[in-house]
Amino acid sequence: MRTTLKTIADATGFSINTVSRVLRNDSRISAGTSRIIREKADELGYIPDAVASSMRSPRTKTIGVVSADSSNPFFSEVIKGISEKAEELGYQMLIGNTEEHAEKEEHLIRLFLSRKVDGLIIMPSYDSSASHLAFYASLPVPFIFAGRYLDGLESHSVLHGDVEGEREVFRYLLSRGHERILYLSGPPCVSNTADRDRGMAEAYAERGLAVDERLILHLPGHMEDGYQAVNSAINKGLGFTAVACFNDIVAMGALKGLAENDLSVPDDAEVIGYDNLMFSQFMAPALSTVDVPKHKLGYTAMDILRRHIDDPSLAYETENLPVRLIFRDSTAGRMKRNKGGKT
Amino acid sequence: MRTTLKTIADATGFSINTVSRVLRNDSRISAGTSRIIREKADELGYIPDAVASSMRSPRTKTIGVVSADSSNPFFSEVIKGISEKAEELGYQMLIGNTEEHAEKEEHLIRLFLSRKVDGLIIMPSYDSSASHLAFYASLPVPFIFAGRYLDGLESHSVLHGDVEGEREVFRYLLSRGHERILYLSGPPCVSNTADRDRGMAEAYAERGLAVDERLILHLPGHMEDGYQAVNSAINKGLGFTAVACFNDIVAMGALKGLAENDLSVPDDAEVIGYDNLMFSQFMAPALSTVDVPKHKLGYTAMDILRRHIDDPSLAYETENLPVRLIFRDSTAGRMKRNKGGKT
DNA sequence: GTGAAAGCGCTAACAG
DNA sequence: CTGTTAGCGCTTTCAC
Repeated sequence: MRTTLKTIADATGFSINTVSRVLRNDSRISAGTSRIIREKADELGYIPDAVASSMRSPRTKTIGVVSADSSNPFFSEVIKGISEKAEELGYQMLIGNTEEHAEKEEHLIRLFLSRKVDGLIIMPSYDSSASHLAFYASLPVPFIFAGRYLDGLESHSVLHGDVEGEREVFRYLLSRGHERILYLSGPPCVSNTADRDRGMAEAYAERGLAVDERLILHLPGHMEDGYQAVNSAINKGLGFTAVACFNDIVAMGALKGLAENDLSVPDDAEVIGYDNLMFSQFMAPALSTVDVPKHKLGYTAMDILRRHIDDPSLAYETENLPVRLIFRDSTAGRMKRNKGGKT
Repeated sequence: MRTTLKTIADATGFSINTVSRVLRNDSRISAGTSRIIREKADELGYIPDAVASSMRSPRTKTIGVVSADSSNPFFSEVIKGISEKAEELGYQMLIGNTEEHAEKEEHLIRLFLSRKVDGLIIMPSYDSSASHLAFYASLPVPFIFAGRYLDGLESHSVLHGDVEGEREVFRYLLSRGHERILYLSGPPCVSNTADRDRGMAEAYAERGLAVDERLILHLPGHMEDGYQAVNSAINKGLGFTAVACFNDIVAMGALKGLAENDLSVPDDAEVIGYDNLMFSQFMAPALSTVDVPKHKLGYTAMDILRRHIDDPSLAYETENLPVRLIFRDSTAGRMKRNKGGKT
């Protein structure tokens, strides 16, 4: 028979209620009573029943996390950030992965709601349809989008300057005089793709250059994608002297493809990734990339979520974390300081 | 006001009980009733309350996962395996990380028990003390150790031939004639270290060679460890011509250290990792390593756990998944087939 | 095939 | 400071 509050109450002669109060550190309990009850609870190996508890109280102290692609360490880092803050705050996490399948998103959230989570952190697919928006609008708990957004719900997001990041990448590449930059962009089902594409376009526009659409590919964002894209670009004779990648994983694939075609990096082609994974510095050559504050993204999202859980009337506000370009061996130059130079 | 079974019952005129039966696909319900109730439930946007449900029924359909080091993609892969099987079976996961701090292990498990998980998958620290063993013996739910074991509870584990794997590594290295092999082993707080050390020792013993303890370092297993160890080994003039690493992450650090000291791999030193992370093939040079079935490990652990949840009287049995050595560019040779050769 | 009643373990509201 | 009472939403008897 499991030890419950009643067991302890019977064993000590106090009421169930008093036992409950002691174990919850409720005020107005005498030190003596408290000691007696705690000792008995220890002795009996009492384990509180959080299920029963959250049945009565409005809080479950559990959040739901809907992550995207579990094979990408980017998300592990974000989740680690969430997890650290959650632990600080005494929350536990239910985790699910969509693997970028949009239809799993609502399903997972429903499952989490059914588990009565106090709030949600989501890395949503970029579906700004009315029904999807309505779905979110109807959620009975606070929710934060981490690293992504939905049109119309922008304020729910913690972002990491995607426009700015990709703009810097292309500013650098264009400043180096590249005329044919292969751009291995991301999948359309993700808001980051839209933002980074915008950043790219802005950099071209700043120099009054037109974008050559044939050099822009939208790929799912896995390793094979980078590899195959580079191969087929070469086979098709689609000349290029630089490759900008949606993430470091794609860049790894690209690097491999380039090497197999005897193209040297950065001499024949400069390559830049995105995310700055721990591993990127160990690639051959060490990958230049955009550093994204992954851990901080998760940590911040949880921090904000907590505030909304504590105060449901709090207004949502977007936060945009800064990113920065990191130069390693897959690029040949450095960014020239743009001293209010040309627009 | 939230929609509950009662709301639907009142709206349709049936009893709460009947509604509950319909929504749980219980038998003995007329098709008509079922349809009416389902429609009403949809219309009202009913979300089942899993908390209340698991209060009455013995199952919560939730498992707890105690992972170790969240910064190592090895564990992400294992968790992905768990997660896939869990989803198939309709289970949800509560996840926590010890970051290899032994004291967090019991704490997390207690938290999970308090949430009434149906079972646990744990990557435990190697603490075979009586009290820790007693702790596990007293758990009221089934538990599986993934990739690790505890002395006295071996049968609870799904393992991946650690002895065999490291033995192969050293068989290869010794067959290449190396006389001074730097062995960057793992932390003592993990059963894999003990097993791999054993595999190493066996390989030496097979050739009647003594192990030089000065060439064996036990490190926590992070990137810096490999980097620093190689550097200090070189600085101390501790000559070596090969490096065997506890995992691919350590190997990455080692590779970096070697490169910075102008030692060429594999010519000046052959390097072998362990785990076969996705990234390892992209390092410079591509890393030779031991392939561990990470995904399968998690998937199998969940599969076994489910069987124990369904039948608590089932006897525990260790499973030992096979590993294999993968040769890439950080080694110079191939394994000679050991055709019943020496020993 | 359906309904009524009881109760899971706990917390909250109200007494005293 | 402590006890009594009620009831969260659901599942599980046990009726009919």
